[in-house]
Amino acid sequence: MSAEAMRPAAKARKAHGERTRQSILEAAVHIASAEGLEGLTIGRLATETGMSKSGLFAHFGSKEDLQLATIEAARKIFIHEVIRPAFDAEVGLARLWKLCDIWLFYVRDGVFRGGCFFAAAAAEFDGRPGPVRDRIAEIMKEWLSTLRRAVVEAQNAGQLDRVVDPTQLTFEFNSLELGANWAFQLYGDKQAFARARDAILERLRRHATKSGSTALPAAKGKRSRAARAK
Amino acid sequence: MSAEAMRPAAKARKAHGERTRQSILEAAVHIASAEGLEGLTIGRLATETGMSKSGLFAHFGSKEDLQLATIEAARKIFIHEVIRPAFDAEVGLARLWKLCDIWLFYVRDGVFRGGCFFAAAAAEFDGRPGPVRDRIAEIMKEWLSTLRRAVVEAQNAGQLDRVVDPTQLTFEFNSLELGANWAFQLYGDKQAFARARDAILERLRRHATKSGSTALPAAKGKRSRAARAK
DNA sequence: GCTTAAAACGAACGTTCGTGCTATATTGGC
DNA sequence: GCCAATATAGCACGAACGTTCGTTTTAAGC
Repeated sequence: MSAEAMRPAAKARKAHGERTRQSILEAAVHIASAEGLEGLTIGRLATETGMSKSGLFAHFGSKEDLQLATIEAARKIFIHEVIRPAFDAEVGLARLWKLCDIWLFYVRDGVFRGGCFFAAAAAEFDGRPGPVRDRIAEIMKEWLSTLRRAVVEAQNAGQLDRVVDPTQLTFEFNSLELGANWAFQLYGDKQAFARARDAILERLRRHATKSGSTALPAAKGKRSRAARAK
Repeated sequence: MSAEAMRPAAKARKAHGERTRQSILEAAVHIASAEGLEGLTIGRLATETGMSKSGLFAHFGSKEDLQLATIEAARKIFIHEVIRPAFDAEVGLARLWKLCDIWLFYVRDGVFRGGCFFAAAAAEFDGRPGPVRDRIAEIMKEWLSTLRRAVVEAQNAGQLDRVVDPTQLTFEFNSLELGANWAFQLYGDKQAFARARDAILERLRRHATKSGSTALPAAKGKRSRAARAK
C-alpha cells in the first residue's frame, strides 16, 4: 500500500535533480583523485560544472557528505571497471589473475586522473579519523577480501598450491599494485606496470598446479624483457 | 682575509635564529607527516611552537619555502634513522637486508607520526607539478638508487644470483614496504610488517648463493607463522 | 652601558574556505 | 494553465588561509 503509493511518477519528479547530482559527482571524482578529497573545494567544483556554489551545495548537506558521496561514486566506477569485468573470467586462477591484471590497466588507462582513487584517498585520510576515513578503509577492505576470496577459490579448484597463505599472497599482490601506481604517478614510469605484472605472474606460476597453469597467460621467453626494453 | 674576518662571533650572532628555525622544522616535520604538507598551516605551526605567525613566517620567505625546508629536515632524519645504521652492515646481502629491515622499523616505531614521510608526501603531491613535487621525487629516487646499489653490490660480492634484475627486485621491495606502510596507517595492522619482511626474506633466500645465505637471519621453522598468529 | 642588528610580535591585508538564508526559476501533476 | 515542490541562484557570514607592515623585544659587539 504505502509501497504501492511510491509510484514511478514520484521517482520521475526527482529525476532532474538526481541527474545533475550525478554529473556533479562525476566531476568531483576526477578532481578528487587528482587534487585530493580535501582539495576538492565547493567553489572549484561549482566553476567546473558551471553552477553556483550555493546551488551545488544544496545537493549535499555538508562538505563531508559531498566527500562521502564522491567516494561512493568512485566505488561504483571501480566496480564497473575492475570487479565486474574480472568476474567474467571463470572462478579460480583465471579470475585471480584477471583481477590483478585489470587493476593495472585501470590505473594505466587513467580511469581516474590521479591514478587509483582509493590509494590516493587512503594516503590523504589515514591520519584523519572520521566517517570519510572509515568508509575508505571499508572499501579497500572489500577489495582485499575480493582478492583473497579469489585466491582461496583458486586453491579450492585445485589450481593453486594450498601451502600458500591467502592473506600473505593478497598482501603481496596489493603491495605490488600500489607500488606500480606510486611509480606511475610520481615518475610516469609505465614500465612499473610490467614489473608488477611480472612479479605477480611469477608468484602465480610458481604455486600453480599442473591443471592451474593453463589458466595463466603463456610464459614469454627470456628475451621478453630485452624486447620490452627496446 | 675576508674569510678570516668571518670570526666565530659572527656565527654566534646568528645562532639563535638558526636554533629556533630548527625547532620549528622539527615540529613541521611531524605535523606534515600526519596532516600533509598542505595541511601544514602556518597558523597551526605557530600555535604548536608557541610563536606568532609573523615571527615564524619570517624564517621562510613563503609557504613553499617552508614546505621545501620541511622536506629537507625529514630527509636528514630519514638518513640518520635508516640509511646510516644500515651502512654499519658490511657491503653485500647483509646491507641490503638491513636497509629493508630497518625501513620497516622506521615506520613501525613512528619516527614520523604519519608513517613514512615521503610516501605520504609523494601521494599528496604527485598530481601537483612544482618544486615541491620535484624534490620529493628526487629524494625517493635517491632511496631507490641506494636500494638498487645494494642489490648490485650483493651480486658483485657473489652473494646474490646474477639472474635477478636489480631494478625489478628494487621495485618489488619498495612496493612491499609501501604496502606495509599503507596497511599500518589505514588499519593499524602490525602484522603487515611481518608479511613484508617474510616476502622480502623469501626472495632474498631464494636467490642467495651458498656464501650469501649466511648473511641473512636464520630461517624460522614452519611453526613461526602459527606462533606469531597466536 | 650604549649601539645596533637580528628576531619576534600584533594587527591588518585580501582571498578563499564552508555554510547558512532568502528569493527566483524550473518542472511535474492535475 | 495553475499549483506545489523541487532546483538553482544571489548574497552575506565568520573563520582561516598566506602574506605584509611597522613596531617592539632580545641579545651580541664594542
